[in-house]
Amino acid sequence: MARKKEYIEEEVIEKAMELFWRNGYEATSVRMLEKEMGINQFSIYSSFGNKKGVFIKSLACYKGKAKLELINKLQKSSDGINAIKQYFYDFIKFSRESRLNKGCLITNTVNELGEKADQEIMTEIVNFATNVKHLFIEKLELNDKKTSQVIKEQANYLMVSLQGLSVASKMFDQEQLDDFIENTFKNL
Amino acid sequence: MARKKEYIEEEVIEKAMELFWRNGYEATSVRMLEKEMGINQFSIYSSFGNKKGVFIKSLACYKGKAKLELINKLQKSSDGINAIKQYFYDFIKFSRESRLNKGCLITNTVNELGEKADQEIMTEIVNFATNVKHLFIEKLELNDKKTSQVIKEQANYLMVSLQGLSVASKMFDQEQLDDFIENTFKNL
DNA sequence: ATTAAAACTAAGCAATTGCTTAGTTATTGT
DNA sequence: ACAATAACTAAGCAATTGCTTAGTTTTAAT
Repeated sequence: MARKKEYIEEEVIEKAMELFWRNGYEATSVRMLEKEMGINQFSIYSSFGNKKGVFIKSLACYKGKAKLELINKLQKSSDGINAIKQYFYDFIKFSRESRLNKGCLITNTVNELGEKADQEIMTEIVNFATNVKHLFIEKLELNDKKTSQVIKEQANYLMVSLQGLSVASKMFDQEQLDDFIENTFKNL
Repeated sequence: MARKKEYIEEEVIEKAMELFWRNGYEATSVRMLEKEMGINQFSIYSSFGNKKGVFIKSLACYKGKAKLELINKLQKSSDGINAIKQYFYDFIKFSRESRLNKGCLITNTVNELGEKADQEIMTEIVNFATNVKHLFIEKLELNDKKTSQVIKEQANYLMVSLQGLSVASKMFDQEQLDDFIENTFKNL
């Protein structure tokens, strides 16, 4: 005894996610979301509560997309460090839109909101970062010569490096990014 | 035959710079600037034209501060790569406010505005980045075993790494940052 | 067919945005 | 002392922000 939704939440969230990815959280207005998602503000608020709600779902959507296009490949690989290196190269393609890159939505959000980020948002971010780090550790462990201490250090190294790649891809050209990746993996 | 300004432009710009550094460009409103700079909006607009004008001057102020507290030390050093490594550690202190870090204002701005950044702002950013890179090259050249090709590659590597440090310092703890820096300079 | 519930449209809310302007006060050369 | 100029105060501008609400339309169980 009720009307059906004329949109699929997962579908409109993907549009929202793209917008947040391109513009950041604050610079994306509810009017912009309305246009991009193709639904009225009422529907946005009724489905997701508020702007933060849309963003939280967008982060989940981003995770899903990253998993499909990026993380699953790394997870399946048994190529150790080379697989992580390939992940770095894949990330650049993943985040590319036309000539420049949008970076990583998670990194963008950390950089924009920093410590004043909402608790819910911060939880999502830390959760995502932890997953990637554990995956790096898993691949580093394929080299049985490394102690757990070295693996921990290298995982931290790789996590920060990846964030550098995210920001740098917004202003550096492919050659500079290649130089970075090649040097990053020189003696791991 | 005219009244004197009741503020010194360099002084109020430093306050503005701190605010932009903490909050980013968009999230800093003219009302916030008014309060922090301690002058009326009229004075802001009469001295700096518009919000972008305040920001441009803030970027210049940031450069000056970075030069004094960070870059001059590196410039004076003849310790080659170790001097650059020290620069990385110095940067963390430089950008620290209370427990967490504000990152680098230049990196923050690239990450926030990306390709849609105003031309004037972009010029300032590229100019600053170029200076730092040339300084890295200068220090790398102190090791006469390196070819110019290797130096170029390592300079690109260091530039991206530094941006990683800027973002990561906003959410990672000191131990993780130390792991990053130590591993970064293992490759050089 | 009636009715209740949910999803829609679109107008409107107070607050905030970057910026301007009208009017007052202080400083200086004459 | 006076007039000219610039810096001040504070009110106000249209546009935009996140969000709500009043009223209409669609759906489905009775």
